[in-house]
Amino acid sequence: MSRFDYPVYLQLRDQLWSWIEAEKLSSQQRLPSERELSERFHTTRVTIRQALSQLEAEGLIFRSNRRGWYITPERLRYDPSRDVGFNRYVTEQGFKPRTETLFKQLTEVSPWLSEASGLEVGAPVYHVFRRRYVDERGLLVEHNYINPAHCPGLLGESTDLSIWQMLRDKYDLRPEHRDIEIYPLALKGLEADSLSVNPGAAGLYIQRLSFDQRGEFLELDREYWLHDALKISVRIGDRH
Amino acid sequence: MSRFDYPVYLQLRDQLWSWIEAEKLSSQQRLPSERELSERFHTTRVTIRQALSQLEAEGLIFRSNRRGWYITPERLRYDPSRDVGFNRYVTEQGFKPRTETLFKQLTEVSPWLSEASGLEVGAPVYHVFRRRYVDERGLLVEHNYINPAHCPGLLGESTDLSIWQMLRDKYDLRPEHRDIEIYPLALKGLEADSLSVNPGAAGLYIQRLSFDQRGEFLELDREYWLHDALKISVRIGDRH
DNA sequence: AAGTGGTCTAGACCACGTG
DNA sequence: ACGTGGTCTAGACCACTTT
Repeated sequence: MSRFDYPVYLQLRDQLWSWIEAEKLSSQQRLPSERELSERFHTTRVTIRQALSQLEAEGLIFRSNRRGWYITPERLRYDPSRDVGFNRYVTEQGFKPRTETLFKQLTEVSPWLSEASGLEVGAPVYHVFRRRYVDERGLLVEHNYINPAHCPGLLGESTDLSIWQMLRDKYDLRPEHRDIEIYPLALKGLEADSLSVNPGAAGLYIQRLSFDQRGEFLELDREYWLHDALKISVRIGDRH
Repeated sequence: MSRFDYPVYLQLRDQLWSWIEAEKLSSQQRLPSERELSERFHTTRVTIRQALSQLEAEGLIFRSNRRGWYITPERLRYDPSRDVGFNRYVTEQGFKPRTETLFKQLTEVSPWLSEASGLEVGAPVYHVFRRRYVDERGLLVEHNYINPAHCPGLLGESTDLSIWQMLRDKYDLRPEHRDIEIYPLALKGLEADSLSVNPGAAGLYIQRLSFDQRGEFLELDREYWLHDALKISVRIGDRH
């Protein structure tokens, strides 16, 4: 219960944050270099980094690649149960969205995708890999696996906007029910690289498995978010 | 794209995990000491700790206090939209649940609680603080704030089981709709201490704000989970 | 009492991003 | 080319847990 030893790195955390507030550093602004900070606070780089990591874990600052430390913007509110597209709800909250398609291809159903979707292994499936930005900070990457049976020619369309909207407007496809999975994980490999974070950076995984009006597999969505980027907000019940 | 430098700590991560699999270490088993590992793998404690932290971030191992590193058990599946109590769904998945009430008291509605619940600041409210275990590992702590208007004498009851079940069976109260919030955060202070983790340990925050059949505030639930402890799983739609 | 993990120092070299 | 963050070494002391 007692906290006799309040370690240096936690004291530094407090000093750092006070300093940041005093300086009125705002969203996406860069902190001084680690060497400069370690001098200013009379300690080692290792210890300053521990303090910075603490603030990072709390979601107050973030780092980008080898570029430095920055102030974390406000979390984006997100309701994975709604059909509203990314661009729309980001705009609604007063931010600027952007989507980048990193690749899209027609590929074959893998064993794990088969198990989730019910499609046969080796059957054709669209695979789209995209990165989404809010105010020019990349917040998530997402893999979309789409059943081509119901939306031939999808890859010919632009995928820089809402795939949902396209499925609804062009193909009259709407999800009837969905299985959603959410859990924290460490970002690694392709996902970590694409988001310019170190392997091991904390992330949040959101998977949405959607079936259409006839109960057939429509789409599987696998999203990898930065841990400090979003706040999931859902209302349950209240269906009139 | 290229990965010319595959850092030592990531190589160690791989070696460590291979070693763990070869040794067939199972859930909740302890790893050798850091000094022993750093000798075995011909490196420093600092670097071994970096490798261990990587595995921790990935949810493969966890640490407890100053006691050592352990193999992480399988994630618990959890559906925050259902009314099923903790004890029941833990048992359903073949684990052993336990709940410990750390304190319970009648207190006054604070400003932030007032904003969430609609109760007036200073009005009476029950506050229960509990810790929940699965297979004797503490996975979460939870604050319950309950409207005493509808369930007088609640604090006299045992709170080591499901509060939901009690509200339903003894007071005929069931949630009509709920606002749920979920986001990753760092565990700190009381929550970190109660779960025997360091300040800054990755966690998942789940908040459930429930209103009863008449639309009145019933209960606010604030849960702090270990990041590696759960997998949220929800089905949306499909209501027949 | 012994051993553990938690913290901290004072250096160093490297790969990478930015000018 | 320079400065940055990322990584790594070889120590040390302390608080705490366990024996």
